[in-house]
Amino acid sequence: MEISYKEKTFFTNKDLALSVIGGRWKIAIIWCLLQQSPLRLSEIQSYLPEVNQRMLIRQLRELEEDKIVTRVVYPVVPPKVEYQLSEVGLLLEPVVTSICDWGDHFRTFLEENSAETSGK
Amino acid sequence: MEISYKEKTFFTNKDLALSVIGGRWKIAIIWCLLQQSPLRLSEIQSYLPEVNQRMLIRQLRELEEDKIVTRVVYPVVPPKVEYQLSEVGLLLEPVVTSICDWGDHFRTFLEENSAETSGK
DNA sequence: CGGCATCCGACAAGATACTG
DNA sequence: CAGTATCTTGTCGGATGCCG
Repeated sequence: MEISYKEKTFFTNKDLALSVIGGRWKIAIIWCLLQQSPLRLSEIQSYLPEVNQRMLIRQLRELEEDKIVTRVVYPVVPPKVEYQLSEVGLLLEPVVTSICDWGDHFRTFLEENSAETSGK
Repeated sequence: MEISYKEKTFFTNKDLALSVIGGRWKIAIIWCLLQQSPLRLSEIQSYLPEVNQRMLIRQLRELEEDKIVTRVVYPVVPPKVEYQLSEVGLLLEPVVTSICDWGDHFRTFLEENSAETSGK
């Protein structure tokens, strides 16, 4: 069994943060919910077609347990469930933004590199 | 065989970024190299005792391939190898910082929550 | 529609022993 | 010290079927 952060008081901030958002698809999910909110499961799926449903649900559950994401179930037929970021979850916006910004830098870096290589 | 980002031109910035720094221990490694640079393998290990050596080496290799980290080998006995962040790698500082900052927020959030729970 | 359960193959990760 | 080889364990992902 895994030891949750609740038992680990000696975590550094980065360890604590990574234990929560370090999951394979979590940043991507949070990114979606920053783009648009609330979102239904099927909508998240269309944002992230590369993630299979089982994984998506798992990661959503974990985010929900950690109170990053809130899940609202409407008792209707057919079922309707909406996901959105909690208050702490919304505070992740700078994280996602900085990652996207860096992605931009990195893309530029790659292009410069390939230009050098092809221009020899 | 895995398709590298080099063949994928349709990536969004976030996908590109995550494909590079999304590895399980990569943020942690980059964090180390931001604390102190250069670092030897054994030093990184002491920073990150929870990561086993094989994984550490793998992730370092991947970061090296993506030109995030540079690896310098000194031809001496006993062997000496130093790792440090490249220029693009150093640009990841805001990412790591924002993650740590959020970790701080989240810790506060947890403490407030447990205070509520225990104080009922 | 949202979600869980199951089976199954592929591969990532962990522990440990070993080499130059 | 840095890194490899090997074996075991665990996680991921697809497919499929079932339920409210």
